[in-house]
Amino acid sequence: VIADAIAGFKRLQRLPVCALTGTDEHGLKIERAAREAGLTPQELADRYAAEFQRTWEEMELKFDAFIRTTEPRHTVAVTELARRIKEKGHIYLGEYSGNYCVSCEAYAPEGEKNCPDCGRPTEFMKEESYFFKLSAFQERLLRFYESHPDFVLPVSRMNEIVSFVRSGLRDVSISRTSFRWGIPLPDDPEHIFYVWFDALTGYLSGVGFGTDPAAFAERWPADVQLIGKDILRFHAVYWPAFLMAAGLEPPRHILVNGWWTVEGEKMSKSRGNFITARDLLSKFPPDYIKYFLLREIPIGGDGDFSWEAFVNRCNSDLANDFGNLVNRTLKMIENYSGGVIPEKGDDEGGDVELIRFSRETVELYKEQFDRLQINRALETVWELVAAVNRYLVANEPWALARESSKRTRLNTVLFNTAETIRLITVLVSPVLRRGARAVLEQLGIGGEVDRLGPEDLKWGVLKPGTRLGKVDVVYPRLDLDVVRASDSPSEGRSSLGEAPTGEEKPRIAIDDFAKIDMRVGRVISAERIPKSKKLLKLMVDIGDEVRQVVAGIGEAYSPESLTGRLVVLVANLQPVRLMGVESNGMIVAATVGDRPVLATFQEEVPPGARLK
RNA sequence: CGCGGGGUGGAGCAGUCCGGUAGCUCGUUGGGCUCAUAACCCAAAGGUCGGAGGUUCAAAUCCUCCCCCCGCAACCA
Repeated sequence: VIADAIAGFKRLQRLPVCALTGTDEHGLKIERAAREAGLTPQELADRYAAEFQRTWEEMELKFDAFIRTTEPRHTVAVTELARRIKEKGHIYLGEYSGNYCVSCEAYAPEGEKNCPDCGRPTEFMKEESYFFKLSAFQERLLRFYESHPDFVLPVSRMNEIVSFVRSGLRDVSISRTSFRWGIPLPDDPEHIFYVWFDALTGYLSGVGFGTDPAAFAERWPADVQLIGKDILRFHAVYWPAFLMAAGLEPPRHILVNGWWTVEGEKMSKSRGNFITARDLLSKFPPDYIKYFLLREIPIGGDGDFSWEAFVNRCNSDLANDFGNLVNRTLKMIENYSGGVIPEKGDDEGGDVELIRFSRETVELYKEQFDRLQINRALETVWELVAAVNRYLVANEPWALARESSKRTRLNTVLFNTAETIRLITVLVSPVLRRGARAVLEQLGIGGEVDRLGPEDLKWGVLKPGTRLGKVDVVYPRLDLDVVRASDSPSEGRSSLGEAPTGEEKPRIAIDDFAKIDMRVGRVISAERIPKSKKLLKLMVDIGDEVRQVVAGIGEAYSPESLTGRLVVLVANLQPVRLMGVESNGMIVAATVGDRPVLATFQEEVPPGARLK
């Protein structure tokens, strides 16, 4: 949405624009998801790509280029980029080692003893891998940052990156042999390019690198690449280093955006509170959604989506201020001027003031948009909207209409109002495509938003005598109660959170189950482990002995509520130290949302009894 | 002492670097207008600026200590 708004703003000024987006379709996750869905990876990727494209279309986002990493031209680009880097001697064959989860076939992040996906213990593994000599680029990167202090925006993110690079860089692995779904290295096809190397190159392949040198020369380097804060390091460190190594220019800016929360909470599957673009599109026209997203938070920060805030913002700004202004004005032109834009007379003080303010608004808007302060730019436009509403009240055209001697004055006021509305509409057209189209049509000047240009950003373009189109409400008000009633971000899911639709585990033999020693235990004592958020140290009586176990249930249960309680304990797990405390077993609990709920018995059971 | 962000009228925020009438949007209340989408315009009410101490003629702003909230990280055997 941000990229589209920026692109639209540049197009409005008739500047050359190439807005590129795409999908990253290689890697283990797709390979696995496809297998589970009974599809080939390509089929699955096709589905995703179609889904994304449809969403953009419905959102009325206009991209000039779209790259899928499974396209042949992308393979060409990746291969070529790697060739150039290798030619300069920045790639070497080494050994990658780390904690590997066999069942997921993936390495856990450094320091993780357990797989972040399935929670199973990982094994230390080594494999051959090609490495990129990132360590050799530390100084060059730091010099680059110094000479381009606004490379990463906002600056706080730039600082974060500088201090990260200062603390030292290690070479990064760029190939894997543990999966096949990807682009093989040309010189050693056993190796597949690791997803980051592959995906980042999409910025190049999408504009013709290796396939269309003329287009590439024209379009690279990118002026701005938009990312979320979770992938900052790849874009601000690895990416410019890859490019430098290949003798290419880094992008001019990396614009880092924050995350959205919903009603103050993180969006997550387990909370069942995530809202997709499609959820919103099924309820609201794209203008409302885009306006809220762009107006509500400054780029770079985190934002919170709440239905109340959404409805308030849209009603207040789109329906009440702007939409209603358009409607009241055009209705007056219909009633007092026969539905035709009138010829204006001489301007008075208030008129001159309005025109001056309009021009200032255009300048300020451009300035703020250029600084990527889109929320500010919109705010600026709405100050003009308010000024026009005030202008109407000050001049009371409805009163002028009652006296035939005030005819000329009335025409002047109506013209000035209509013209300022036209200007406002042009200003918001990069964001509010649908509304802009509607307003321009109602003004009788055609709704071709894509044809707008810099000449439309001047005051005084509207031609007297223009016949209005059909006047209708542009932005209907939303009703919070209705929205709430149909609000179902978690529609189809239990209010307790998503049921474990998750991965089916493979069938096992009874013997496998018999390996697990589960017993009834009674909690004798429970206390919090210092400095930990959810760990409790429990002493559990399991009949013949008292076990010390550590359980991650401290957020859902207080220590006091646990003493005396019957629990189910897995007694033959390997001991482990958690936050320095030894644990000799595991308390069995269901996971509901992200809360544990302890398993227990309705009838009295003696501690030590075995479960099977 | 893990890293970071934050606590300002009912809600969400700005102001804090560079001390000096506490501002914005929404909401509330009263009024105006009647062209308009219960919309628009005007006005008012409403704040111990998390707490305590200190510096200063003067502190939301500077210093010290404390409390609380939210992310991330470490842990959910």
